[in-house]
Amino acid sequence: MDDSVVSAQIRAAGVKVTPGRVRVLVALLAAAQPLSHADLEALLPDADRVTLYRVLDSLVACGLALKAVDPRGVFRFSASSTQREHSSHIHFRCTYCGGVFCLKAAPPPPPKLPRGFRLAEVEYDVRGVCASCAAHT
Amino acid sequence: MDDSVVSAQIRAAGVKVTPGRVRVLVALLAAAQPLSHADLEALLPDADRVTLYRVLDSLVACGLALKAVDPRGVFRFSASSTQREHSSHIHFRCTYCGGVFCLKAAPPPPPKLPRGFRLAEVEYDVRGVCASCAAHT
DNA sequence: CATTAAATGCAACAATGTTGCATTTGAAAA
DNA sequence: TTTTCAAATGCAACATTGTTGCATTTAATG
Repeated sequence: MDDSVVSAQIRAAGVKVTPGRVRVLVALLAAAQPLSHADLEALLPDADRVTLYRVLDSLVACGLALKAVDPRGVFRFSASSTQREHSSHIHFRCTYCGGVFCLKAAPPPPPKLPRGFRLAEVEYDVRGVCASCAAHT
Repeated sequence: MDDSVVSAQIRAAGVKVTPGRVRVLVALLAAAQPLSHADLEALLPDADRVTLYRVLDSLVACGLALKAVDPRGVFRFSASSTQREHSSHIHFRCTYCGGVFCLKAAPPPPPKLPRGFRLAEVEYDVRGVCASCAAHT
């Protein structure tokens, strides 16, 4: 995704266009899965830690990004426009290298819930060892 | 729940019966909602912080407690009935109260993996708002 | 260009969770 | 009952994740 397009999206969202916001949103748009603060720090080594938290919060506040907790209790961020692409995947997480792989198979249909329960999201995570890590051990 | 009953449950789970485990499990059984580490520290002021983490982990490891992440990214623990087997259930996690509910439905079969990938475990988590939290809001 | 509210960078702090290690203890064996 | 030892504990230190205060810089507007 082009920087100028991303800048326009940020401007359209009603907040200032800053280099930090552009770089973070570009990274989120390019990411295959939601990124943690630590992921983004690694991708953008020059960014200030606190500014990064604030940039992420501002993107969430203006609707350009989504914030969720992962099973480890860490916040992960995704660009709003890419969220839908990954809601219909199964993710395979390699417990050795930490990599996340999108499997082709469609996730199973959501189960029936007891009366009064409201469904928000379904997560189907498969864990194990990926092919390259399996080959190394 | 009586201490001696709780002690028996702990013994039956195959781990040592210690005062810490008994007190923590009694607290979890008496709690209306899943408790965070901070909640338990407040309930058991004499307990050592690190020991409390380890007691909770051991109860989870032997199946007596369930561990979930609340919307703030904090782990919450709840007592799980010793009769119930948790490996073949779908879990519903309430994003409001942090509660974990076991659904009756059987989990879906594991998907096909790319060549070389090794499957370790499958997690099928459904998130949303439980009936009592939905009623309150 | 001048103005100003918003954004940034830095330091310090707070909350949550983990690791290493010496000591104590539950419970099984003698 | 006493002995024994792996498991559990208590303590200190550390790690990770996220927040707050404040002085400085900057994006957008007139």
